[in-house]
Amino acid sequence: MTESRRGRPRDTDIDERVLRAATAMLLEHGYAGLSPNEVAERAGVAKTTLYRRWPTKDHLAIAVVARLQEDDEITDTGDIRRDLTGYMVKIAAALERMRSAGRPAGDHDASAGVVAELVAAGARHDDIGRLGREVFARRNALALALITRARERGELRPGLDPVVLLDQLAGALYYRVLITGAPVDRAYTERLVATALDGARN
Amino acid sequence: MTESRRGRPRDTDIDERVLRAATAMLLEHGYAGLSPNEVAERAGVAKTTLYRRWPTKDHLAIAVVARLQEDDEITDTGDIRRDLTGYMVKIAAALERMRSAGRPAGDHDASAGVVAELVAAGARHDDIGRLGREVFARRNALALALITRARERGELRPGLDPVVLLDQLAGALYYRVLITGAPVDRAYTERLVATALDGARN
Amino acid sequence: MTESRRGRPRDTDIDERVLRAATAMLLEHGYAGLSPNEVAERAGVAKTTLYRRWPTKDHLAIAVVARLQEDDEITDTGDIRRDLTGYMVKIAAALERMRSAGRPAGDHDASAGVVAELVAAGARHDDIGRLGREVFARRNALALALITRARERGELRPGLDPVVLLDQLAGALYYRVLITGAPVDRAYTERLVATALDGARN
Amino acid sequence: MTESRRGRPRDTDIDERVLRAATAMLLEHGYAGLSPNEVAERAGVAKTTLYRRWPTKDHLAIAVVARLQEDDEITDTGDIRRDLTGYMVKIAAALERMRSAGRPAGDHDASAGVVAELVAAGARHDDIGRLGREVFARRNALALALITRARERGELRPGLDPVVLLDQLAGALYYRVLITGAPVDRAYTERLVATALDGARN
DNA sequence: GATTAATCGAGACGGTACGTCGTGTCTTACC
DNA sequence: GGTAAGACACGACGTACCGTCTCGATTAATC
Repeated sequence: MTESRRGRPRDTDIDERVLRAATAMLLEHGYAGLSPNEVAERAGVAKTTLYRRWPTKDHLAIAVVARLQEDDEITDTGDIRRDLTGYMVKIAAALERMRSAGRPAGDHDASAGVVAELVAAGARHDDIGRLGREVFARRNALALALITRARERGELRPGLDPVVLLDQLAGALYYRVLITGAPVDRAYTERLVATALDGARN
Repeated sequence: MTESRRGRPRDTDIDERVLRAATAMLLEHGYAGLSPNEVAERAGVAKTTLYRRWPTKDHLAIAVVARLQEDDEITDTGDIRRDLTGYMVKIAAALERMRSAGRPAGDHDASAGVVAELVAAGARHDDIGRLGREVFARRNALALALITRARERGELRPGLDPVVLLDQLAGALYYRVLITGAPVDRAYTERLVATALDGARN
Repeated sequence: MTESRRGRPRDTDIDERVLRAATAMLLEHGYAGLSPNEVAERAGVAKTTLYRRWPTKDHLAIAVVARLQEDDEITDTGDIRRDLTGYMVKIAAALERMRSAGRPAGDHDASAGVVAELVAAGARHDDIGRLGREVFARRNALALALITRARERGELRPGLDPVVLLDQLAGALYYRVLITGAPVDRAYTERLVATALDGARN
Repeated sequence: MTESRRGRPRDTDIDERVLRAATAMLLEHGYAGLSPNEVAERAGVAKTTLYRRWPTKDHLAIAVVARLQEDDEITDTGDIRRDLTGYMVKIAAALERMRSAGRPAGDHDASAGVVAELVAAGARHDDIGRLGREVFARRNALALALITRARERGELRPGLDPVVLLDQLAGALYYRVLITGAPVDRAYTERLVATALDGARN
């Protein structure tokens, strides 16, 4: 099955070095400050090598953030409010991390460059868009299952559409970060979940 | 009060011509297809003149969409659900308009490039970010007032936070367009408002 | 004869102010540093006014240097060597003055920008070229007459072509300043005249 | 000795194509008509590539004329007058070639734009100035050696300064082309050399 | 062990959009 | 009609950035 490769095998260490350098640049200097040229130089790698793995700056950027979010998980304690709050807090934290990228410390009350650029990247390249949507779909599937289970055990009203609920919750966070620039701290997140669940309860 | 200007006054017709050309290019060919150079040429205007008013391609793009949304208004019929639905439909329509920008007809089930690029522009330039947030703040202020009035006349429960409600509604739309790529048609919009108001009723 | 002008007469003080400012800029920052825009501002004059008198930056520059050389005169003492030396020294001095324009002090061993730019200006605009050649022709006419008189009174050999002699002398100075960058100090000038006259004597 | 280069080597053919295109434009349309942009296009080369080799339009122009003069050589027949005349004729021819650049045919009795612009370029950029002076120094070294040899074998008087003689000859040509606009045809050149040697003979 | 195929390093090359710079003209109001 | 102020036109220039291509040198698998 695994086609036997010929020729020199890829140096697996390179991925690590490149992504580390790219992550640093992206978080420190924002999307515009992420230069494949410079990433290659800092990682001690040829541009050819870099582009063989990530055919585009956009792809590289996506790879960076994908790796950053790998560890996000969803827990199911049986208390829907608590579980959703936990999930939202993780999302909010991730957003906050990128919101301040490329900005002087403390200047994160503005809006979020990197996230927007990544979304734009998804629009520029079909594969990135697909990949991004898949990532979110996979992550959200867990949350949707969570909601569905809560509904089935009677915590939520029967007619509730889990997708709409999730849109409301996650959407509010993204909306604040991307559009209005309002904070998405823990207090807000809890109030948000509480409000949404008020009408969702059975 | 009206400071008497000296020197040749700005030709107000130029704004019109430039923005018209820019709007066409932005909606037809997307953000990458918006070229200040070509806009100037099509508008019959010197590049210098264009850059005097919009110092950056980003500024020009923002001016375009700002003008596109000028006419969006909010009506207050006394029926909060109807009014909010109307508002959301308008937002959804605007998003849909930009989502398909620069894409072959029918290919709008992908995600939204222009919107994301504009958000990114807001992150690249402080003044654009401020301006964008002001526009949204002004527009949302009307919606917030609407919600507040509905709450005062007893349509909504007393403890409801209008901001959170609005975040949930508008956020869901942006979230679907920008992140998940799900449709934001009328049916969804109505379901969204209904769901959100379920828990908000008195 | 003098056509009776109508309207507001030109402010003669303006010529003075503008040329003074232009001279300063030209000598301090070289030809590229002479900006009509800035000259107008420094002279407290509108650009319109400036361009009404000097239709081009080139014309303005020429006017500046023409004024600088107004006082160059030729003396006829009866000693052809002495007179020619005097003339050449004046030319050399003028060249040295412009050679150092726009350069840090002491850095005049390079070549001469302003002179070259003025020559180029003469090539760009026919009128400037004509005017320049006339100025040189007028000045040289005096020198040629000087040589002719010396030849007639037997100081120089009969077959000598005054034009060729003058070309050799003035040419050598310009050649050094413009092309080779060699110095044109008094010692060189004297040696030059002596050498040229060696073969010109009767 | 030959340092082993790494990376993709420069395409030597590009210099050829670019310089050929630039030469054509410079000689046909003068200095203002030499557009790096268009040169790149005509040579089928990216602007980046062009600017990597000639960082400025001035540098490109200098490279063009430097190549034009590469083939100028000096012959030593033992007859100093003949040799110097030959050299001067070559210089005059080169000057005449550039004098008519960018002007309608027959309109070359004006003055010389390109030469002046090149001199100006030498003043704008130190490296160009140095390079230009080196080129002239190298070429003149041969002529100076010629003169020295003639002096040593008794054709010229012992006290003659070769540099001064060369200044007189070459200077006269440049002076006429750049300043007075007088012709530098063969007849004049011969008369010039004859006159200068009159006083230089032993 | 020789060959082969793919990777890596280095840097030139292509393409193109962007914004700047500089001159000179034009349009106001004012004198 | 001259003057002040500043917008406007025109166009060249150079830069920045991304991504491709071309070398030579390496490395591992295969014959």
